[in-house]
Amino acid sequence: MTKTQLDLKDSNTGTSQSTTESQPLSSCPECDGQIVHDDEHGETTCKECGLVLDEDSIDRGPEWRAFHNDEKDEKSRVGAPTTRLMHDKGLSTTIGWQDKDAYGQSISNRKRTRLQRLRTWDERFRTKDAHERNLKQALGEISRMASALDIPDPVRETAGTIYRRAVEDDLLPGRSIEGMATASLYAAARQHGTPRPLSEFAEVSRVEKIRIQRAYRYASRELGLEIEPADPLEYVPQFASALDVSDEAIRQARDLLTTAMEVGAHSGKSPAGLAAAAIYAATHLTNEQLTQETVSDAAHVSMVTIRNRYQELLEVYAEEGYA
DNA sequence: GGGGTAAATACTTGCCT
DNA sequence: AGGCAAGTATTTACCCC
Repeated sequence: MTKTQLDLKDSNTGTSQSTTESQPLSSCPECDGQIVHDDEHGETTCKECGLVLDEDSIDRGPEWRAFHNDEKDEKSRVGAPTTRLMHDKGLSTTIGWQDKDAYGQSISNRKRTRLQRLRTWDERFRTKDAHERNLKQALGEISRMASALDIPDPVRETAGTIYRRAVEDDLLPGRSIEGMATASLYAAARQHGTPRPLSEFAEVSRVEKIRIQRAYRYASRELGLEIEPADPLEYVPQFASALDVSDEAIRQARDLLTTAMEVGAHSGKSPAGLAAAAIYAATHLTNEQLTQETVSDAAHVSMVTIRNRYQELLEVYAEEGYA
C-alpha cells in the first residue's frame, strides 16, 4: 500500500494524486458508513460497522508470522512481486532461453534439442486457452501505450485489473481487444485521479477514439467502475499537503465544502475543482493568500475553474450565516 | 496578481434507427 | 446495438484593472 503511494508520487508527470489508504468506494449498505479498501489484507470493509463486503482480492501481506520487526523485514521478502501486467501475474516458471545449466556451463547438443522441445510445449501450455491468450495480448498493449504516454506503473496495474475483470465478465465477445485495453487504461488513469484526455489515448492506440469511448462506457456501466472519489473532501488533505497550508486553513476548507454540499451547490461540478477552490478560499480567509496559479498547478485544475467555484463557495457560505 | 469573457474541447446523456 | 446530437462543465486564450 505505502509502496503504491510512493510510486505514484515519485513517478513523473507531476501528477501526484495518490490513492490514500482509504479509497472510498461508496457507502455501506448497513449503516451508511464509509467503505474502505485494505490492500494489504485484501478486504473491503465498512469503516463504521466493520461489515466485510469483499474479501476475495489478493492478500499481499507476508505469508509468514513475524515476532519482531527485523524478522518481518526479512521474511516478507519471498520472491518477485506479482504483477497484473503479465497474463499469469508473473508467477509461472519460465524456461530460460540460454542453453546453460545451473552452473552457467553450456550444455550438450542432445540436451539442447530436448530443451528446445520443452520450451515449445511450455509456451503452448502457458497460453493455452483463449482467455489467457487474450489477456497476454491486451496486457502487452496496455504496457506499450502506458510507456508511450508516460503513465506510472500503479496505473498500469489498475488497468490490468480492469481489463481482467472485463474478460472475466465476458464483456469481450464482439468487441476489439485493443479497444477494451485502451479503455481500461483510460479508466485506470481516471481512477488514480490523473485523467488524460481521450484523444491522447487515441493517438497511441490502434483503434479510433469512438471505439475506445464506447468500450469505456460499456465497461464502466457493466463493471460499475468507481470513478474517482465523488467527494470533494477526499481531495482536501492531498492538495493541502502539496501546498503546505495550515491546519486552520484545512479546517476552513472543509467547512466551506460541507456547507456547499448541504445546499447542494456541488452537484455536477468536478470534485477536484471544488476542493481546489475551497483551499484557495480558505487561505484567503486565514490570511495565507495563496495565488490562484499556485493552487491551480497543485490541483491540476484551471485558474478559471477555481475562480468560478470559489465565488460560489463564498456565496453559499455567507448565506448560511457564519461569515 | 485578480478578474472577466468567448470560443474550443471533453464528457455524458438521451433519443433514434 | 450502435450512431448521432444536444447539453453541461472545463479549459484555452486574450483582455482589462
